[in-house]
Amino acid sequence: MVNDGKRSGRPRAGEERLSREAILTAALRIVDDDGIDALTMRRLAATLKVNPMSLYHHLPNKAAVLAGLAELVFAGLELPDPGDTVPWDEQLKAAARAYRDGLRQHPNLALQVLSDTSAVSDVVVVTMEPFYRALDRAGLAPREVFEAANTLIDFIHGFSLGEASVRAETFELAPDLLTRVRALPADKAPTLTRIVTELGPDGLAYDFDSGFESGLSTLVAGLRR
Amino acid sequence: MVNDGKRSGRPRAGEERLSREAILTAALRIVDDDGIDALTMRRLAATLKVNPMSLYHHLPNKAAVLAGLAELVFAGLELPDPGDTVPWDEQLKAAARAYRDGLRQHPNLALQVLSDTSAVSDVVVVTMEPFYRALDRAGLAPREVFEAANTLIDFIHGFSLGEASVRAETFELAPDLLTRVRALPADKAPTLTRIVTELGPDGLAYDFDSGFESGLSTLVAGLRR
DNA sequence: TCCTTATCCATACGTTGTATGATTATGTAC
DNA sequence: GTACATAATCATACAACGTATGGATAAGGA
Repeated sequence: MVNDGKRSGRPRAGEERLSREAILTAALRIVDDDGIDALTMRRLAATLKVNPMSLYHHLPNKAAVLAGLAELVFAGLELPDPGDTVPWDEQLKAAARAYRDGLRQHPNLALQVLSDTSAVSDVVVVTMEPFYRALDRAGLAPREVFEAANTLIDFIHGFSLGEASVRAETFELAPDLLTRVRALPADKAPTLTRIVTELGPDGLAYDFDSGFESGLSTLVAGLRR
Repeated sequence: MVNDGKRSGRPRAGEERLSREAILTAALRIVDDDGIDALTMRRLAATLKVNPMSLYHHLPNKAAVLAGLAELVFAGLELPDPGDTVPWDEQLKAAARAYRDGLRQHPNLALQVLSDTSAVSDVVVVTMEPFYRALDRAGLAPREVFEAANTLIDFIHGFSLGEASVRAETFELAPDLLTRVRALPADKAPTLTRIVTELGPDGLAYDFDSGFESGLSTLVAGLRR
């Protein structure tokens, strides 16, 4: 109704304030800075100095914003292929490390990214190429390549999920686990109790990097059979 | 103010309509039936024929309801331990299968369960005992047992996440992937393109069960080194 | 008996996603 | 140029959500 100084209506050519990319970029910053719950259409509009309803001309709804963010993360992945000069297992590990690193850049988005199946877009498909190449060089049959790639990616997803979740919480997993195990009735989980106790607080101080390497080595060893 | 026929105030002894368990059970049913987004405090109260605010006497907020659901799922896990009469690798696989099966019972909750780190409760710890026992029997050092268990669990989590996500969507992954790959510029992902094409629609018809077994075998083979 | 506490209900508030429709500019067709 | 469909913005409004506050009633220990 009232137009109190602000220009309303369609902006002049070249003066558009919004675009799908601009919106998604702003959304990504909000999520990175303040978490996924902080992302509301109103706040998003506010940071873009725009009316909330304007967003809906570029994205159909909030779900599309989230899906767009997942897409953005995948698009930002850089999976440098060391090429065929290194052994296939090193090539495979390099791809896996790069994939994990990419997911780790936006921990607040991990959940969204990993559960958004519509993120099975071209970007994702291309992302998987280095895995396929390395596994192919390993001499696996097509079917084996397919399954091995899936297994590897599932592991990375599960690992990243844990990494993102724990990181979001207080960083107290190890001592917490130890305390909890000690409080258990002795016979509920004897082996676990013994092993955790033997490891002690220091041994339990879980280092994500070495945990990832360990899992990776196990998988590659299994593929090498 | 007005009490139109309904009894208000504290119910007589033994006539309480609510309890933490009753609420969580009702919540689980809603989530199983209609998905996690269908779970609102108001709907939950309605199915229990209770005022929404009554729930807050038994659970502090909605987050606690969700955490309680995660707990419920873990508590419902049955990890039958075949015992030490079978080889350690069969024992390990049995535990893994049972864990996956448990997570699969409530696919709409998978995301919540897997990302809820506060679900690291006694229940979860006890859940892991069979993994530890089998790995211990394999002759691994404590540190190795710890890392191997984590790796295995990460794989199961990633796998379950994928399984739950895809199942929630239309079940069109394989043809979709094929279509998408075919539409790619030929040189974007040559190996992937070749392998997917060789496999064809039938080869790609991904069977979750065999995919899981394949990953499991690879991991166990890797541990056996 | 009195008092605290537990369990319920009613009302209300702020926030959210978004439906509807107005306003203004763009780009195309005549 | 004059229409007209389309696109980009803003203003208003609504239903649904989580939950704060407070009142009613009964339970259970002092």
